[in-house]
Amino acid sequence: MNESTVISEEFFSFLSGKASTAISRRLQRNLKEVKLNITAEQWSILYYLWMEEGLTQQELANFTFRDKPSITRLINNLERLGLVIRVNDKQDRRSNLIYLTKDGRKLKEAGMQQASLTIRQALDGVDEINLKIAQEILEKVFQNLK
Amino acid sequence: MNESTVISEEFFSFLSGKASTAISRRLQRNLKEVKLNITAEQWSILYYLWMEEGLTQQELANFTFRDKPSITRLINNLERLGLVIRVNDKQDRRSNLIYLTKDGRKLKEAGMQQASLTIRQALDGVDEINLKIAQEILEKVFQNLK
DNA sequence: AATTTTAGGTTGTTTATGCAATTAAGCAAT
DNA sequence: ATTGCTTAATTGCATAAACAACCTAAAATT
Repeated sequence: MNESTVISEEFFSFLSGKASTAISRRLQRNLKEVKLNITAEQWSILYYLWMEEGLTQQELANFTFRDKPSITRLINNLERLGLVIRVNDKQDRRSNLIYLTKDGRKLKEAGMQQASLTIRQALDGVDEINLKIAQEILEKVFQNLK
Repeated sequence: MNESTVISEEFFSFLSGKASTAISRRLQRNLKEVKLNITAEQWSILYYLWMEEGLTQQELANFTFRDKPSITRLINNLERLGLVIRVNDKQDRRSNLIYLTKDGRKLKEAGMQQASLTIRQALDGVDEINLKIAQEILEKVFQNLK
């Protein structure tokens, strides 16, 4: 990119995260449609726990690109909903290991189904090659700024 | 995209808006560096007002992809900061026309400078053609979901 | 062993978001 | 003119974000 970068309309939507907020709104709507009353953010935590339980809050923070306070509060809410529990790590007493409850595990199937529905809706008519390019650009941008 | 879409790690970062949140965090930081104490979201409102004053809140909502309540509150905060004022539209008394104050106008140069700095940092080493592709994909996703 | 540094979490504060419901003004069409 | 529909903005409520300051436990230094 050259020196005199101008802020174009297109770039603005890039900056504003227009697409990703549209995706998470749609995810939220799709979850609601099957009576899953969790937020898209809560979904993103559960997603990692559905793949592997016993993650620490720090690990969840790294996976989801959030800071620690955000995770603390997301876990608070999920715990209040009875979907996860904190278990104090015997090895490292600073850490909490996060486990799903029975109820939390029950949401997996519907939760994943609605997520992949969302993806299909989002990517309808999108060329795979170009999608790959887009993902690489986004990753590059992230690496540039992190 | 085929039927059995799987949620990959890469897609997750796409969904999470990893890149765009990184951009707005960096913008915020860059603004702070030159003592501009406004948020990235406030910047995005000012950006449109720097280009054209007298926009309605609804127009700002459309430009920035936010809902009306969000704009109401952003304008509240900007008004409290003394950067904009609401002027009731004589033609259509339902509307507020948003104008910059002297102070609001003064921020334009530094605000735009820091934004284009942010863009340069974000897009360092990014190929223009691929960037174009990425923007088109994001636009397509947005259109699919809106 | 004592001290410093680092790492995992929490709390406080401010700001922002989404959704639903409400108010008030404009528009349409009888 | 009255009724009904639409549009602009606001308010209430719940959730989430960033950043700074803090606490405690672990790890590293001396």
